[in-house]
Amino acid sequence: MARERRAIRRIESAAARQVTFSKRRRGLFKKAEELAVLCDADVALVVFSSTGKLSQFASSSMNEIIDKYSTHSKNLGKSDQQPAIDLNLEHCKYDSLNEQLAEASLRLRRMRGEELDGLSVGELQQMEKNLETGLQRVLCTKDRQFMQQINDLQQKGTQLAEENMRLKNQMHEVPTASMVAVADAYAENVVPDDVHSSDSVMTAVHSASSQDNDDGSDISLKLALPWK
Amino acid sequence: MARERRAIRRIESAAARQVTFSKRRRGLFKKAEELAVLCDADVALVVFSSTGKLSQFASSSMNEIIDKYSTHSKNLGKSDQQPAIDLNLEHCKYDSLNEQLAEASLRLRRMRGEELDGLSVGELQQMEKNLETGLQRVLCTKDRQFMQQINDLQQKGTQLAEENMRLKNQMHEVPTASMVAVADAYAENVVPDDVHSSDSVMTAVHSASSQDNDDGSDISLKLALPWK
DNA sequence: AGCTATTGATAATC
DNA sequence: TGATTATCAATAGCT
Repeated sequence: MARERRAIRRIESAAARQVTFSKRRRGLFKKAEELAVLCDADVALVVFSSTGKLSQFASSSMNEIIDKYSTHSKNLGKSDQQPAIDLNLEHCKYDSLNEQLAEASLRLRRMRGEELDGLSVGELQQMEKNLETGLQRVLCTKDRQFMQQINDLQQKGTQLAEENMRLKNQMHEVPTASMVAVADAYAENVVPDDVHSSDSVMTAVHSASSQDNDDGSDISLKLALPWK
Repeated sequence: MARERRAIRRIESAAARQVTFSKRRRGLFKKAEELAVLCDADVALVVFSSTGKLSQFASSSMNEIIDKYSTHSKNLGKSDQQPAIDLNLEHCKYDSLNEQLAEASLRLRRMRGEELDGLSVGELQQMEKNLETGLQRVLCTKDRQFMQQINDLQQKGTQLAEENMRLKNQMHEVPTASMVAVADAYAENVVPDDVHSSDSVMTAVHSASSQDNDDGSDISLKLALPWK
């Protein structure tokens, strides 16, 4: 429904995903409300974004609809769920958060290679895939950052070199006898100042690449590849 | 979106309402699923028709999403239920848990290579190190599992071969005339059974190594090393 | 239920 | 985030 059809697959770019999420969420909520009004239906819609943010719509009361839903689904399944939820609601919510946190924490530790022992070969291969993808993306992002820094510094260097040249030319164009003393003073004060500026550029370059003391040489090698 | 715009008001004709309900409900569910897939969102949708019939969609588990909804809406919702002090304490706990959860979630997403843009080069290098460590450990664990599986299967194979041999010997040692018929019957039933067993072992070995179609040969190579 | 003329939603772009 | 626009998708009214 746009310039080009988008395949219904997870959008990889986080930014694009966020934009699409905002637009489509609005559209979905609108349609939900229209269905409720046009057809006199009771509609409840709960959406958690990938960042965990909650949005909701309910044609009447959310709790009422959830109750009604629980009643209906109870007929098909467990018969002792609703009372437990009602009575221990606080406890359940707290437990739920704790569980989610424990789960996330476990996943993080496993991503760092800890507590892998209980996992099946299939789960390990999934993790391997995720880790490789993550690593690739981290490397790409780092490359971009390095390139950006280097570009910035090169630009700055070029600008300073041009300014340097301009100043030298100015000095040559004003070689009047009466100005020689002034020019000398200028040279003694300003030119060293300029040298100092370009010196600080070099320092910046050095500090940028020295941020990775331990494995800098290896990184440089990887960075060099995409430039060829 | 049709021959003529329909005002968003309750459709009086029950028949027309039913038709529109069917069409729009399908559209709404489709959009809900698309949002969930495209944007990696958790979506729950509950619809009761005006006749009371229930339809539902959930990107993961309906109960899970409802739990999550209850937890979230509780934090932002009712503020006048409990004594102030108690509530504040609860609120603090929840806030703290929520923060921890958000932090863990963000780290996990970054480990998968998302939302890296704000990170410094130093942070990216730390992540790279963590990811490489995690990946190495996952690979080691996977290797161990493969070796374990293969050892188990080899042992089983050896045991079966030994049993096979023993059974053959037993047959040779009891060649009594009166037992020939029995031995023949035994051979017809048991030995083919044994052949079938060792066959299934081979199948198991094959399926174990075929679980990693893409890089199986590489893994086998790594697995071979520690055995020398 | 199936078929179009329309309107609505939205992907890409700025 | 919001606005614009070229397209594609959903659907209202019929059959």
